[in-house]
Amino acid sequence: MSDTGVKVPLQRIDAYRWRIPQSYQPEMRVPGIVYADDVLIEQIRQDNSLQQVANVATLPGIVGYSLAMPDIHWGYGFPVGGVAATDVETGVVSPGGIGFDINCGVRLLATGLSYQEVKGKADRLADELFQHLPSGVGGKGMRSLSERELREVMVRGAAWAVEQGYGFPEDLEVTEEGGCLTGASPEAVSTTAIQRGVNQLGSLGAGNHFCEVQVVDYIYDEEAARALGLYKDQVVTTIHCGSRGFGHQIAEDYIRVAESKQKDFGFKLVDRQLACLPLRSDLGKSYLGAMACGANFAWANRQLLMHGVRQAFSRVFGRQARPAEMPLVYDVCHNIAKIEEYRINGELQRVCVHRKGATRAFPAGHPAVPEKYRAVGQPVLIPGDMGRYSFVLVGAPGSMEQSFGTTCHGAGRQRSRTAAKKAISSKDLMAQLEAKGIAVRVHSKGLLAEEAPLAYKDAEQVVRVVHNAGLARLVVRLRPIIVVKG
DNA sequence: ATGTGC
Repeated sequence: MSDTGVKVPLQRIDAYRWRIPQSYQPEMRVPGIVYADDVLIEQIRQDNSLQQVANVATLPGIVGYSLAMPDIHWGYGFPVGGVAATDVETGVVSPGGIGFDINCGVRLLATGLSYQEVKGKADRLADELFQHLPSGVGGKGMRSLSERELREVMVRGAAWAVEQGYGFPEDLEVTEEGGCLTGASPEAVSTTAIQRGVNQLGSLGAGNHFCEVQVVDYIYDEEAARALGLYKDQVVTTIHCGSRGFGHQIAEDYIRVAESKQKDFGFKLVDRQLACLPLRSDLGKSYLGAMACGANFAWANRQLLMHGVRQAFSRVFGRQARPAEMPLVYDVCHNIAKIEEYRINGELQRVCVHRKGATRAFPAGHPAVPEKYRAVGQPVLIPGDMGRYSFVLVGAPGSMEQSFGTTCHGAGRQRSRTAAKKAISSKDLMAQLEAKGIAVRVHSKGLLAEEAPLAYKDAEQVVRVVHNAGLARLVVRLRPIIVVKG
């Protein structure tokens, strides 16, 4: 990761908040706010992500602040872990502010099994999972689609998958947006994207995407854990995946067209990667329609993958793990833009919230929180790294007051892929994980080291910041026992 | 993240 040597000024607000003053760059329309403690802020200073927070603050129509969560790191235009809200009338949408993996997200599946029951069969379960979940770069998915079927997926998302027999209608009630963003327009999606998408539904991909079997290791909040159906020593499964090559192609197509139109729109941005489209322009509307197609593909994708997980558990545990007894706890997306309403300076304002590596965290009582969780808040799923911990939180009222209903999304990368590979070999990492009692199955062994725990910040430190800042509340900690990767 | 470069 490069360091320009330019020091972005930071003013401490309190133990968990830092301000980048608007005076730093004349083009900034709002200040920046960074959520971090003393240790994390030093790690964040190591790359260019603070400069990117300042750059995002120059976007036309940006409202309030350019925000950064404690897991931020350098990304395309926006930092990963960045949040920006733009006015729907005067503002823009920046495709790079959603990211290449449209609706990359996380779902958590409960089981009725305890660690004691799974322990002796972990290797067999790992084999079954690896077999049921197609993975790898460019890999084909569980289901090939005709173009007509892909169109249904683009418009209907996870509901299409449920109708096809992958999972249950109840799954949709605990999926963000019900597993379908409205306003999808397949005509705004290129034929190249469609060609890439038809073979990829129900596939894990590679990189930081994974399926992990985990144990509920520590309970921070008994009442909230009970409401989410989670208890100590329970075995659960996390799926982290997105829209594969399909969403990637949509992002690439619109980033390219946005870059070519900046002059026409009269924009002179400080970074060409921030290329953006007025929300009221035809191109802006086309991007949002295409982005919704990518998002819906990702929800259908995670729905198929979850079906594969339920099948794998059933194969190993029989009647002890019937699919209907493995309820979906929740599904969040952490790379997306949404039109939402917030009270800003006393007035209700409709804004386009860009969440790039950032998770929605609506508090108790919010109408978008499923009824069964309404009293505790929206579940927030935070995968850590494969060797340490992941976390479940619930949204807290502070998110509505401070961060456009948003919190962090993960541990956050601390070392580049190249630096990680230099620091440890895949073989040594595999041995380390096995020694910790974690069964690992990986499609491309060479890529494993890029995702080593040492490549990531400490997720526990990240979630402590958002907990203490009042954006979300800690509920449980999860410890990995099986890792399946692309 | 990614048919891992254009």
